Amino acid sequence: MSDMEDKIRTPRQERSIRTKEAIVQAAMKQFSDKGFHQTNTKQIAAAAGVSTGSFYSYFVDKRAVFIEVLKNYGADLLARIDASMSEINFLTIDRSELIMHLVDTLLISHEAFIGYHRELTIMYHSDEEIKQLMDAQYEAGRIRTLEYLQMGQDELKTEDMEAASVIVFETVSAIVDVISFSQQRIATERLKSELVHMIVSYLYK
Amino acid sequence: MSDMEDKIRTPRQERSIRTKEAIVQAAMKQFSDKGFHQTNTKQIAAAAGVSTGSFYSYFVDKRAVFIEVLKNYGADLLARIDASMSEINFLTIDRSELIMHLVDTLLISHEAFIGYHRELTIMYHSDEEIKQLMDAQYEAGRIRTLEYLQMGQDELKTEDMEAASVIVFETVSAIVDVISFSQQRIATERLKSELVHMIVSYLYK
Amino acid sequence: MSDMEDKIRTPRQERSIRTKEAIVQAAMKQFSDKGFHQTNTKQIAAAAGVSTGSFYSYFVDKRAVFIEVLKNYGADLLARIDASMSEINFLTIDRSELIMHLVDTLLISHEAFIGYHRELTIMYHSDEEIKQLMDAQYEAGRIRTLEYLQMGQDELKTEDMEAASVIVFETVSAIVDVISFSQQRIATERLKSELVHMIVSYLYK
Amino acid sequence: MSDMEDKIRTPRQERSIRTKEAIVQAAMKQFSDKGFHQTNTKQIAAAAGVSTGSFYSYFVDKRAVFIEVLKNYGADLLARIDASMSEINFLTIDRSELIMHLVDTLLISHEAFIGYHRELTIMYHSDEEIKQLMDAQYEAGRIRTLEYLQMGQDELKTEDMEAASVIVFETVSAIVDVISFSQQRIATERLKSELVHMIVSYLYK
DNA sequence: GATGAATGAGGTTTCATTCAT
DNA sequence: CATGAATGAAACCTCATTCAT
Repeated sequence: MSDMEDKIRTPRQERSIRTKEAIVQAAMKQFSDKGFHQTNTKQIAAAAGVSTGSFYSYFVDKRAVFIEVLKNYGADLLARIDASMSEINFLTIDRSELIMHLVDTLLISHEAFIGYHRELTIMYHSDEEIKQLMDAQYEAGRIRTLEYLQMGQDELKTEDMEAASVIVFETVSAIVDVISFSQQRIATERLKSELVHMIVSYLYK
Repeated sequence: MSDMEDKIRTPRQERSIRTKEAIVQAAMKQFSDKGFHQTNTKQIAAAAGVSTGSFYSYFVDKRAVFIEVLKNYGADLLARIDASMSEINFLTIDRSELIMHLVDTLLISHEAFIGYHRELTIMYHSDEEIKQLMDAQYEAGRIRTLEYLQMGQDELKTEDMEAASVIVFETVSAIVDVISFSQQRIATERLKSELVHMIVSYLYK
Repeated sequence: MSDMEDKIRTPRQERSIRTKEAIVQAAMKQFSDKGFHQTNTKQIAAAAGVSTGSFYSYFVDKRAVFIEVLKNYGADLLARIDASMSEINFLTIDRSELIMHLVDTLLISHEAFIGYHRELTIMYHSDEEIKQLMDAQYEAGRIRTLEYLQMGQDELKTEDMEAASVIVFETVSAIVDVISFSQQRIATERLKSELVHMIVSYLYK
Repeated sequence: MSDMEDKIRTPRQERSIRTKEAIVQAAMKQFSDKGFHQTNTKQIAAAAGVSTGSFYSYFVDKRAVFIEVLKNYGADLLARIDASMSEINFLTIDRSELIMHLVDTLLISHEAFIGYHRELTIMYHSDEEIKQLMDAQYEAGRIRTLEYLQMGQDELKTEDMEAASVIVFETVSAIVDVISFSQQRIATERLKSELVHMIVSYLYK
């Protein structure tokens, strides 16, 4: 870190922090829309209202913003899920409602992250650090999913909880993706309904 | 077609056909590994054992191979599924076995196509022709899925068959993806087993 | 204009303006010497003392510099003619002197533009925008020619003034071309003298 | 010549001669339409109905066809002029008619060569052999022009015959060019008429 | 001989990054 | 510090020419 000190600014002043945040936000949006490789630094800088030169005083390179965005993304996602889930009274909610609530939460979150997720799977394979980060975040999401599932008052059918959490997490993600992307020949409500049925009949006795 | 004649070679000689095939195969592999935008034509050509010049006498541009690969991909996938499914005796097979067979089929197919699918979701949004093609192929896959599900002798629980086929198709695809990609902290068999449980308990009474 | 902003630099700093000017000058020279298609962007950039990258931040593509050069060419030519002609006292000058002065003016102008004119005729046929521009400039040149001819105190012989202005304009241009290009087996003065004779005996009673 | 023997075929058989002729014709047309550098050998070969491979057994390289075309062009042009001029009875024809006839002759010739002439001026500067050839042909054309002019029964005004022949030759060429190219805002007849007036009033007492 | 497939140098253009002002 | 001008390696694509069949 000490040898980066003179190149990369660690923002301490308020303005500096806002600028960095602006860059991250701009990058996030563009990566989501067009993908990492299809977004260029000039565009990010412009969208953030700074010069290319400034961009490089906040981030060593383009990859660095991606990582920053990735961290934000993970933290945000978890926070949203937690916030949404904390609204629930686990004593009174029924199983379908619980699942539906989870699906809705992810769906809302997805709106902000549509497309970004897509890009992630590509980056995953081209950079070891990114891979590590993503694995960690994925794991956090899965664990959280598992915890929520277990909070329902009913017994879960499966004995392989670990595998189950993967299945549920991935399935919900996939369908949320379909709902978010596809121009919906099939109404959202119908897909959500079937999804909830599937998960409920799978998980609970 | 007549005005393309000048630029694009329609393979007539045996050698020519082999070359074109080699390019398509090489492109498929590279697109899968690194994505469309991260693969360059020189690499594709080199991997196919030909010069860049040759590449461009078979395809107008990089996008054109992508489309060719996409067509192959769709046709292959359907063919594999059909071949695999035709091995089944629908009178004697039980429901879990049927689903397991479907999952296995998709899994094997995926081996050839790992990562390619990933790239597709990005291309989907940036090219109208590709979008059309993919929608058509997706629809074909979904319909096929539906047909097979209905072949089981049992009654299906759901009344919204259309939505159900989307859910099942996407779910299986997603989990097959996870299995294929992730360096498997969790054993394939465990994931498959849970997946089958979920689908069976969802679909059948 | 706003959507070009991203790609094309609108020179603001002094340095930037000089660079753009250098590129235009270099392009002009090279196009004149070798023609548009035989000049490559690397050569233009090198001659202007900049990198290829810089070239492309000032012009969308090679065609764009050509158009810029074309506009400069037209404006310069008219300005030179006007400047030169304003030196004349139309009350005292005789007809031969007037024509000679016009020829000299065009001849001097040509020195800067030798060969460029040549290339124009090729571009004329392959690009609608260039065609429009050239037609407009040609017309301006012809009109100006006509005006000057009419300023002589004598009556013009011809009744078809429009056709006459075309003939004179083209003839002078053609001979000026010959004088500028050909390694002069025949002395400039002899050619100029005959040209002036021809035009004077044609135009004036 | 002896070391080329095994590479370039000197056509002896009838078919071979026809093929070579076809290539030259095709090249001529394409060079005229698009210019030398914008025409590629594949197109020429295709238009001539032969393979690229064959093209190269008739001509060492692309430049060689150009030179062949150039020779044909010059010979053809002279032949056309001679043929047309031989129709004239120099004893009875009047001066305007003579000039008009010359203009018409060149105009008809031009129809076949439009655009080719244009390209010539570019090639002129990039190849010494082509330069020599063109200078020779130009000279032949000019001399011929001079000869015809002198055949009129009247005395020519000018004393500098050499310069006069250049002036006339170039002027006629230029106006013929204008007539051939421009979408004629001004009717051909008007331009021709003024041109003839100019030349007659210049040349003859 | 003829064919057309293959080659690869060279041209156009993009963009992450550096650096002068 | 901030700016945006400049860099140049690398991507896409073309075409004159050679060569296997």
